[in-house]
Amino acid sequence: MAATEATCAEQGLQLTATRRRVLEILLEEHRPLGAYAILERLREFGHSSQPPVAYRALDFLTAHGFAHKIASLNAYVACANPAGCERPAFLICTDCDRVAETAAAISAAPVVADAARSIGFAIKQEVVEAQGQCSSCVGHS
Amino acid sequence: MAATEATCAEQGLQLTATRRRVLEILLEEHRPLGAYAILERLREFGHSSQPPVAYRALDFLTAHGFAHKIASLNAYVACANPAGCERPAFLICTDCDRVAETAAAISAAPVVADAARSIGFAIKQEVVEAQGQCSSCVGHS
DNA sequence: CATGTTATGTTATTTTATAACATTGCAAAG
DNA sequence: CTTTGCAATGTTATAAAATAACATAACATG
Repeated sequence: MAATEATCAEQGLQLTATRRRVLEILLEEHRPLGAYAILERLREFGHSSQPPVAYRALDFLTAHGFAHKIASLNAYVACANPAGCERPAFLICTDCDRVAETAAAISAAPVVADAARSIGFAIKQEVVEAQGQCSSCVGHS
Repeated sequence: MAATEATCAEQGLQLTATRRRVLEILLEEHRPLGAYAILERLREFGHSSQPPVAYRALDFLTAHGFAHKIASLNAYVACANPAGCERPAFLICTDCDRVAETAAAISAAPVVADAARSIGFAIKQEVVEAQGQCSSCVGHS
C-alpha cells in the first residue's frame, strides 16, 4: 500500500477513495476476487456498487501494475511487489484458491521465445498462469 | 481431423455429430471463436443451438486435447497438433486475432519452475499465452 | 467565470457460462 | 425381449462477467 501511494505520488496518479478501497479489499483477502465479490465489499463501505465502479477501479489498478487480472479465473489480485513489478507469473492453488506471484521476464519460456522468433512473432506481453497445489494443500487430498 | 478420429477410436471416445461439427467449425476458421460464435455456426447446420450444446462439445474437445480454450480471450481454437499435443502455449496476434500454437513443456519457464520449487508448489498445468504481433501484422501499423 | 479534463454515478445491455431437469438412444444384465 | 443403467442431448432458465452509453460532479487552468 505504501509502495503504491509512493508510486502514485511520483507519477501524478490519483489514488482516489474508490481505487484505494478496492486495492485495500484485494490486499485484505490475499486471494483472487471476482469483480462482483469486490462490488459486494464496496457496498459494505457505502460506495456505489454498480459494475462499472469496480471495473474502472480495477482498470486503473491493473493498468499501473498495482493489481493483476488472473485470466484463467476471471478474477483479480493485488500485486505482491508493487514497487518493482515486472511481467508477473502466477501459481494458482486449485485447492485453496490462493495465488503466489513470481517474476517472469518476458519470454521466460525459452521454448516459446524460440517458437516466436522462428515465425517472426513479436511478443509484447505474456500471460503465465500455473495451476496446481500449494505447499499447504499438497498431500491434504 | 483424421488424427482426432484415430485417437477417439483408440481410446473409445465418442466423436458424435455435434462434437465433430464443432471441431470442424474450429478447424475451418483457424482462429479463436467464442462459444456463441460457434453456436451461430451450429445453428446454420440445423443443430440445436442452446448454449449448453456448444459448451458440452467444447468441454469434450478441450478435455481430450482436440481443442483449447484461450483464457485471455474467452475463446476456443482447434488444436494444431491433436496427435501429440503436450502443454500448448499460444502466440496471439492482437492485430489479426490469429493464434499460433507451440509446444511448451510444463514449467517451460525456468524462472517460474524455480519459484514453484522454492515454495513447494506442485505445478499440474500451465497457461502460457503471449500477445503481440504476428509476422504479417508487424510493421503494418 | 468559462472551459477542459478526469473521475463518478447510473441505467441498460451484451457476452460468457452454468444449473437443473427432461428426454433419447443404446448396450449389457437379467 | 425387456428393463436397467449410462452417456449424450434437448430445453428452460439463470448466473456471472463485462461493457456501452450517457449524465453529473469536482477541480484545475486560462
